[in-house]
Amino acid sequence: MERLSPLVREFVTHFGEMGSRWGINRTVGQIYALIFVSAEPVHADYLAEQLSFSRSNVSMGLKELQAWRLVKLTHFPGDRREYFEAPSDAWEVFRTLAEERRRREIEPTLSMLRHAMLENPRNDADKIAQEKMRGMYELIEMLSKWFDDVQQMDSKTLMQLLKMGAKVQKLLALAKGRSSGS
Amino acid sequence: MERLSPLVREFVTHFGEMGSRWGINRTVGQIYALIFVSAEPVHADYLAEQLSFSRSNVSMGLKELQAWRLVKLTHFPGDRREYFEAPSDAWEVFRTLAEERRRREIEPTLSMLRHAMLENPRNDADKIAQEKMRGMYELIEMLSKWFDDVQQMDSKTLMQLLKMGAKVQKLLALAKGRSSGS
DNA sequence: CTAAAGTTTCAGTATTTTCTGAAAATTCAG
DNA sequence: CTGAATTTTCAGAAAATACTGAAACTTTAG
Repeated sequence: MERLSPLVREFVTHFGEMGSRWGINRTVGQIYALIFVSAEPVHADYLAEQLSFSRSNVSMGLKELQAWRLVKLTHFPGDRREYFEAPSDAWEVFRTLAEERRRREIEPTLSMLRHAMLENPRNDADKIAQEKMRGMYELIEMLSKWFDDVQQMDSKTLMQLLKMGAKVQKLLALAKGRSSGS
Repeated sequence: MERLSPLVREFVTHFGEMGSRWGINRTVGQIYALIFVSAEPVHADYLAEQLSFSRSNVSMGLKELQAWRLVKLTHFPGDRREYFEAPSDAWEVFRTLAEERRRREIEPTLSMLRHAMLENPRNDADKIAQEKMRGMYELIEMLSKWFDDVQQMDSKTLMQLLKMGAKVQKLLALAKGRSSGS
């Protein structure tokens, strides 16, 4: 079987390293990277061979990637094996990642903070701690809500928004001036 | 020495767990959390005792937190020990975190992708891979630039922007309609 | 139903990461 | 300079995580 080109190999390796900085492990990062750059859906044995991982390791990695909704299963007629592919639209990938992290990390944190804010402070230290938690809660919730909104937008609008960058400030100032009257 | 209240303990524990989902380990997460909620700067022995970590573990954790620029060193007159504190403004923390992750993860990735895009594709598979990498590169760079812009804004403007959420779309449509004529 | 093809599970091993205690280094008051 | 207070380093122990091979399981063609 054809070996990976240096180009692909470097990409895959980098994502392995990056993966291990996030919660995702090296194997999973590499598997994802290889699926991502492949022209066609690939099957598990191909991944195992190209990356020199055991078949079972690949199986587990794929399961994790499916849990993250980063890869999708397909079949080819007359072939019983499962093939995997990843959306090549980087935006879509980004959204999926953001949604999952939100669900897994942000929501539990918000919930913990909400709970903490309801508890009775036992002393001054607790009161101060609670105040800080409130600040954190408010920021996270605000970012979270904002992200909800942004996620509804179509890619085109979003792109515009990003491209504007800081210029949106002027627009904002303008709108404000208008609504509050001069 | 006074033990931590349940309120603080829960917060600290949660950040320990969360830390280990990110690259940061449990110990470091807990140390940070405890510094964050403390009313006053705290010293390493206090952290070691309250969290039941060895003194050396705390020392390493603090070093890492300093590398992340998440905690700051202070001294009290007549006390040789080092005290640590964390900004309580959640926004500031968020920015610091974003900057550091950018430097450590985003920049190297961009650099790898740039390099990959310059390489000579050896076959069709490489061409397709390169195209996908380009898509990823462009997205990351755009987000990155946008973030630069946003980071320049003062908290107040930023807050406004966030609070607007999707409403900014209307503004955008408005501005566009105006600039491109009706 | 059977058996071949393919996938998943899991117990045990290997590897990596975290954590500790002891020793070394640093800082500074006297 | 001396030595007490404090912090840091680091080798190795402990713990956590990742990985494998073998066996179990699932699916489907015939």
